[in-house]
Amino acid sequence: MGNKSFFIDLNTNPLLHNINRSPIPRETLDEELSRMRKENKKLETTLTRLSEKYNSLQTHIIELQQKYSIHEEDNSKLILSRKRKAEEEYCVNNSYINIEEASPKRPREITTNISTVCVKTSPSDQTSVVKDGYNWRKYGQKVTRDNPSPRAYFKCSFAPTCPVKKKVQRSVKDASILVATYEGEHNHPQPSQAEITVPLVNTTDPTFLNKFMEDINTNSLQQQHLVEQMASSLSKNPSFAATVATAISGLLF
DNA sequence: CGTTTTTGACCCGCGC
DNA sequence: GCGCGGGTCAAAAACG
Repeated sequence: MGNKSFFIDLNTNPLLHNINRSPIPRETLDEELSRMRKENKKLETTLTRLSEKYNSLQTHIIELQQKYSIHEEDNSKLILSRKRKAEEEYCVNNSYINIEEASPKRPREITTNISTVCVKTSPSDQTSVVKDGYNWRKYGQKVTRDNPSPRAYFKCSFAPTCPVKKKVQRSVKDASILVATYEGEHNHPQPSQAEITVPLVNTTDPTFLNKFMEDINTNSLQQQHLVEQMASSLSKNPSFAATVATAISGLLF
């Protein structure tokens, strides 16, 4: 992004306020019309530029997502623990494999299809509930070393028939974001489609998730800065209040 | 009274 | 072998 500062010309005209006081000469009106057209063109250009920048950012995000997907295997090696890597070696063709032979003491199922979903919640909301249309039974909670927020462990309520598990923990970077990690695939239809929270991000790539969580604070700060600039620009404009007042009275009467 | 949640204990893999 | 940390179990408590 280049220069982020800009000024919004509200295209206000003091003449409009005198409209009932004296007749305005045609030349003045023509001149004003021409000026407004120019301003309109200028605004259109600004809008086009903004939308171009938005599209370019969106493309960039998609590129990053694809890039990380390609290198998923390498990245996983960096992120996942040795334990997880060992588990992965038993996982073939996205299926559940019982490794009873490999671990006779404690037979258990290893799941694949690990996906992570980030959900924005209200800061006052202290629950660890991610509405995803499925019913879950909480079977544990643990405070982990790298995050002060407790991690909640859930099993699908159809267990043991359905082997899906999920972990829900608040983000270290932003406590209002819930990070839900799903392991496995449901072998039954979704009980309820109602009240499903729209995720901020849904990825199978842990590296992309990390990057997303790092960027989210930076981006929100940039957006806040932009809004502040716009607000400041509007408030600095001397005829802004007058224009708003005129517009409101126009609507009322 | 059956189901769900809570929470301390336990298990297990890993690093030193 | 020991300690640490993440994951799971299961008894007790809470809830509807």
